[in-house]
Amino acid sequence: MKPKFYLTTAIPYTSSKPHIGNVYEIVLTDAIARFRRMQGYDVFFLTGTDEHGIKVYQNAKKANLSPQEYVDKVSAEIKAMWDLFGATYDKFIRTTDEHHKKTVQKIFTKLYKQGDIYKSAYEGPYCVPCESFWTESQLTDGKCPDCGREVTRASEEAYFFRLSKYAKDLEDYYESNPGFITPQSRKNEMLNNFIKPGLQDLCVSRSSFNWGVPVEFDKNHVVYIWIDALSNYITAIGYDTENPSELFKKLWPADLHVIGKDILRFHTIHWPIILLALGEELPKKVLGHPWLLMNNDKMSKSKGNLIYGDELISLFGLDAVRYFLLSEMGYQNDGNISYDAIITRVNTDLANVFGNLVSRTSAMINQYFKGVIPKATLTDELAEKLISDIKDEAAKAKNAMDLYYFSEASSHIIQLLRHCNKYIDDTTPWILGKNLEENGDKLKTVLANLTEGIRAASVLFTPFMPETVNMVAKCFAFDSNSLELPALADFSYPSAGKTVNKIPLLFKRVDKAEFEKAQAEIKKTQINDEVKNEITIDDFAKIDLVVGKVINCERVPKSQKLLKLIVDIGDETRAVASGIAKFYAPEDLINKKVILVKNLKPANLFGIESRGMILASGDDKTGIKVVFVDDSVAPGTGIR
RNA sequence: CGCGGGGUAGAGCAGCUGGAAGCUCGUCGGGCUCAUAACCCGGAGGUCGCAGGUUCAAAUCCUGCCUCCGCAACCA
Repeated sequence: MKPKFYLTTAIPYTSSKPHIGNVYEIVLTDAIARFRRMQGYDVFFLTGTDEHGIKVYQNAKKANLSPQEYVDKVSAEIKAMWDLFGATYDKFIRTTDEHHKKTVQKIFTKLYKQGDIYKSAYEGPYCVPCESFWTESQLTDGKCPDCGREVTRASEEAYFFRLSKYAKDLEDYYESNPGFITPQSRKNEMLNNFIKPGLQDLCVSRSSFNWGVPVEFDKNHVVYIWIDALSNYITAIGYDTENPSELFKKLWPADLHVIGKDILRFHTIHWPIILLALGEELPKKVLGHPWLLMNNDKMSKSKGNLIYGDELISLFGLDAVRYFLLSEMGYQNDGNISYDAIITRVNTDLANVFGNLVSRTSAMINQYFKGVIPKATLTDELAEKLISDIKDEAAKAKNAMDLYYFSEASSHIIQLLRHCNKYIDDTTPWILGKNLEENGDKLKTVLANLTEGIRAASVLFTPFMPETVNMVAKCFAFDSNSLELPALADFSYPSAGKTVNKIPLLFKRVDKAEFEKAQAEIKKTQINDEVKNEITIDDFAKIDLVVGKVINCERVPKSQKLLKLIVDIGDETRAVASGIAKFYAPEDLINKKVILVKNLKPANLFGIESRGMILASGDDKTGIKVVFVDDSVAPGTGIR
């Protein structure tokens, strides 16, 4: 019987469309799943969406949808994105699935009954208008970080999980399973920062909102994210507190949880403890991957630097994007994504090295042997060197993939292909081809060996670029057996005697200048589209814009970005915080006239009640420019 | 003394269980013409953030410092 391999991704939160950083995780996990299948494992690959919580509730309200309608929509979007990227998951779980909800209730009840969960009160600063609890550290200047108003002490009934009870067991598990946390360096962080100082009991229920799984025996509460979301890994495969399914018995414990490094803590502390309390085995490995950054900046909506996966696919093609993600991301440091980086990767590795080798090899087989793939009949030093180089790189690539180091693996595969390109130069087939009678066998050997090099690369590229491998396989008539791992770099010439098929350009070189031009065009039309999305004059009239004179301006202490401006708007003066300290010195602004949004809801920033907003243009990268008004206009004048 | 991760060739990174500084891009020069203006070869380019220490030997281990980034806690 095949050994099983159960792996999972984190389940993204259904608050908005997934960006390329989310997509990286599914592609990485998919590549691992494909590789394990090649190794002969019976793989089960789980992914899905996390759909409860207050943010979903609020977003749904904003969108004028019921929470269920909202998560249906977003979850479908995420699933569509996964499909677009060719993810070969076996199940897509949603935390709104009936079985999941029911099982979460049972888990909660079981933990309660055995005394691991107890009822107590959550006490802390509370903002009445916002209906939110905050932690002391979240408060800004002792006030609500959301609305800036005074908070009161309040307490709320809540259920807590006694984590400390299992701390010792967890530590023991770390000790006896050194590979549990990857990267290893994080183990000490968990141990020293959280476990050794003593684990605090975890609040596992909420009563301030109700979009969640109700606590079975106390309907005022819903199960909070930890138990709800983390449990997906077992509920998805049929876990039950009394009668777990056959599938569960077969698959659990998970062999690998792939997650982002930011949630490593929940997966290496909270999740194992939940499992310990349930009396289940612990997952074998948690892989915390680094982040994909955009120009060294974390991707986020507010920064406006999101790159979406579907956009990239339409620009570069699916396999190119998959290859980029897997090859560019190391396992230690955060990776960077930029159009420039993608173009360079695609052009050099895929077009110049791989695509071009396929193209020239198939062209020569056509030209010299009427398309019949030859067999190697001779050997010489060059051939032996090529074969040993290919075997060497192939073995290294395979080992790297076994450890989930896809970036390292990709560089070995490219190296393998470079050896092939060099072999062509060394053997000069175009010279051999001039005298086929004399050198026919030599030339056959050269082309047969090149075909084998391409086959080895194809086997190794399967987890990266399944579509491309298919195309290459069709071209060189590789059958499925010859693309399996045991046939890797075995130089058995399985395609000998078969005919090469025409192959379209595998990867087109992207011209940087042209690409940038096209991008600029797209941006232009997008801006036009936005303009077309028109509003009425009444909508505009809701925004109260007035001219203000900056009468004082200073840096906000301890803040890196904020300036505090005192602005005269005729009938009153206002304090306004503005995130432009990197671009303006206070004296640059004093006595200048600016445009202020007068009726903007006040916000509290670093203890300043900011009442209004100064209009400015640009972003962090290009520099932010404040919109100044002609000095002849009096403060308080409205903008029309 | 908040937590964490970095600082290695112009750019991006690997090496960091100590043993003659490496990869890709770019750049300069040469070769080739089967191929996607591609491919192949060679050159230039580095006080491995700084200062100490351990050692026969340090990018690698230890100590201190400087500096950058993320989060906490700054989108108005």
